[in-house]
Amino acid sequence: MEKLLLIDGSSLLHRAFYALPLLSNKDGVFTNAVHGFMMMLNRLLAQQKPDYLMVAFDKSRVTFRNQIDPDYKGNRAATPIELKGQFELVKQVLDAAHIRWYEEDGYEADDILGTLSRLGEEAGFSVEIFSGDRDIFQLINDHTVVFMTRKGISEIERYDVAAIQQRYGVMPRQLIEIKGLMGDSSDNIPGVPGVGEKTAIKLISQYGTIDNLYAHLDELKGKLVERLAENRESAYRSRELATICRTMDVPAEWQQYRYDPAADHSALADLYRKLGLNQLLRGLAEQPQAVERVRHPLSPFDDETPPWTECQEEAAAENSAQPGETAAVGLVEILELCEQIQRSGAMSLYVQWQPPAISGCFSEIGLAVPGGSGVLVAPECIEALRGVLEDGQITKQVAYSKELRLLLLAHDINIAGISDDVILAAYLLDPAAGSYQLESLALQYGMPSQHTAAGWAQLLPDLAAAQRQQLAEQEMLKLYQDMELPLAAVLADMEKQGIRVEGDKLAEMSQTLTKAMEECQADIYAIAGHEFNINSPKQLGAVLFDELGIPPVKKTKTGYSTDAEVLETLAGQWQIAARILDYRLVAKLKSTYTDGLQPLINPQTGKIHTTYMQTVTATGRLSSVEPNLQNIPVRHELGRRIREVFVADRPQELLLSADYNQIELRVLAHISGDERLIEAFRHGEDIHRRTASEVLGIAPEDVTPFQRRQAKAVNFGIVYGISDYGLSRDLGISRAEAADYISRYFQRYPKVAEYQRQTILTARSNGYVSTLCGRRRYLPDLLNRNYNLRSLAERMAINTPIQGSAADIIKIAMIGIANELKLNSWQSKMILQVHDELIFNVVPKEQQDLIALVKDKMEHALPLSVPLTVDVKAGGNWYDMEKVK
DNA sequence: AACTTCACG
DNA sequence: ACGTACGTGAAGTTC
Repeated sequence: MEKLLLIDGSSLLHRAFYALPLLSNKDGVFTNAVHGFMMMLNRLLAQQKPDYLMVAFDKSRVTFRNQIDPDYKGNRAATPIELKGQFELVKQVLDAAHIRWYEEDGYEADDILGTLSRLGEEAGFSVEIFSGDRDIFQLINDHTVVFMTRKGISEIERYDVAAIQQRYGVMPRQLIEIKGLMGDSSDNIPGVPGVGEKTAIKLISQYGTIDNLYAHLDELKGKLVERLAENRESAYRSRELATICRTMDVPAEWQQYRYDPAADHSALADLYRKLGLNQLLRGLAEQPQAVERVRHPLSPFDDETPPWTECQEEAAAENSAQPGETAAVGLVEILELCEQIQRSGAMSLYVQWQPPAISGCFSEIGLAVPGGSGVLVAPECIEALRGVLEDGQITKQVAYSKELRLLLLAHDINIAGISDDVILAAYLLDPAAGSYQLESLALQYGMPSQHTAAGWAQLLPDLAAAQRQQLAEQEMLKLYQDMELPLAAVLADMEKQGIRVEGDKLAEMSQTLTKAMEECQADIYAIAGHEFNINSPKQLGAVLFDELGIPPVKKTKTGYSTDAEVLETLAGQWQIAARILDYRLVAKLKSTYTDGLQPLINPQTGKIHTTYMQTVTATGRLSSVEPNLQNIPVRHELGRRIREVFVADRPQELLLSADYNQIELRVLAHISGDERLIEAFRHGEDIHRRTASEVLGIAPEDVTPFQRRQAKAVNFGIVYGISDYGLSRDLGISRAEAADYISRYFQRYPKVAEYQRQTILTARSNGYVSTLCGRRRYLPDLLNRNYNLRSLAERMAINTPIQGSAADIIKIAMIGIANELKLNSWQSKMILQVHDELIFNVVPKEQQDLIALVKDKMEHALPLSVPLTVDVKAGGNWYDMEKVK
């Protein structure tokens, strides 16, 4: 098949201009953008070897879109003069290189590409588009792919239908529907106010189009409906603005666009020489050019990993360009397959879904019987699999088990018997890796990458076996089978349960905060003498330190620091600093919480369903996203009020919170074995008071609140891998005083000092540290010659066993509690985890039993040399909680 | 995408 | 002579 390569000259020249330093040749002509553009183009040409080639440019600022909306791209800054000239230059270069380019009044480069790609598809070409602008993604289909610059211009990523689906959860052509809803501030496309990317994607993946969304508006609830209804016209107009025109009158004279790598380049060489583009000139001499690889957005490869061979690359491109090529099997085959699964007692499955998993939307499900080849089952046949999926005797090897469970729960299928989750296994084997994807795992274990759900399903047993081998060697099998795997199911159930949130109250709070914010704003502007963007640290720094002449306290990489610490030191003397602190507090609460949480209330359930991330932290903790329910304000009263909107599911019911008391210090006492620390906890003492008393050599009852506060900071510091500098900064004392405090601490708690020393030594020789349950974290930087990196690794070595063991403990407790709640069909539910705290929704009649259960499971999760104690509070909402029993 | 700031344990 | 507390996620600005 012949290949047509279309280039968005305007967007790529812009990209190149901003990515490269502004350099001019000896004549003072700016050439950086031309240089970058041609380097990128040459790289892609060498790689893709197109048969036809064409570069499109924007002609004028005014296009047909300005007739639809005069404001379209109205906020675009003027093109810098240094770049303007390079547009002419690059066209000359293209002419000299015998590369055709095209522009037309009233249209953007996108429209030319849209039209030519359509014509190319109709002519039977394989079309490739190279651009730096994501708007072009809407043109992707089975015949057309997009290459996009990444990280400035140093890398090129390939996007096909599958990549778009994976990234956005919709078909490429639906991206215009999404843009219609969310708008685009950089192009001045309004969209629907209050609808961001997340909401837009959710709505479009559910309803397909804006038309269909409006036809089903009655199915949605809350503020969203109002916003959509009020801005219907804007949504349609925005979609029109975002839609690339594919029906221009562009000549499809393919032979004129033919690309000939062997063409005469003497004119081009002359021009390069004249412009001083020596690198490009040298490139012309070196024929043929080296083939470089393209980075697939889903590919695990980074710069250090070996490149794909051309053969693999092409195979991947071939397959992913035609998703769904593997035909789904029919019902008869599924039933046969189920029989085979029953006989063998095992299966593997891989599902491709659209987030959030809780909504139950998936596009493909791949199945395999051990040793057999994978098959594709269509989503509508899922019911036929219920029997085998719910049969706990049939072991299942999967990836992303939490999401799989949620997905199936949405179809009322309760999956059981998951024996392996290759993602969880990969996390345990290297929790600091950052991300875990099947592609990278396959590569890591020397297995072929797959392009279909069926292919992955078939590969999973081999992958799981290899990982099990390693987990066994590293003594982490128990952690895997008895902790992370069961926990995934527990988390799925918690996410599905969700927590009820009063949206109206949240909206009310937003209004109050808006008023408070405006008051602060007015004061700040009055003092400053003019308006400016308080949210911009840069503008704020200019006002405070340049205009008002306030002495700067500290600097950041990019300018003056304006963080809370700085503002607090200034607040005594400068009223504006105090008011900015007020403003910051209120603005934070509004943007992140009262405004930010509202769109995350699920209209169907009226609850917020967070997503727990089980494979993110390097220590073994969980994290929580969309929203993060692990950082709801609590330390300051005003913020704490946000918790009022988190309520029990039904009237009469209560929220119950159970939190570990000083779990990290208790873990430290246990693993260090320090007798004095252990004794303190065994006697149930106030640990910070005790520390102050020990270090200062005074009686516990004589410790002042100030001394206790200092001791508390020291205790925290110990857990983090203290430094005198850090402590001095935190306490506002001199470094010498801090050093003295620390040395006294270590004299009174010698085994703690010994633990820190020994941990670093052992870690240095092992290469890793471990938690109480054997969870590992590799710390190669312990041997780094860079002092900073080495010191950081040493602090991680000290902190990780403590933080990680505490994480192990609460995970054990969660599994124990969840098992009991499920086994005896309790009506009360576990709904949240906040590192050392569990939140439950409790029905009144179960309250006493639940408290007993929770305390027991949490306090006895792991036997330590010190007691673990748990405090329990309960109330109608997350703010009004009182201690119970 | 990087940076700054700030919310939590 | 280094230059510094551990672990996260989200919002906003700037380039």
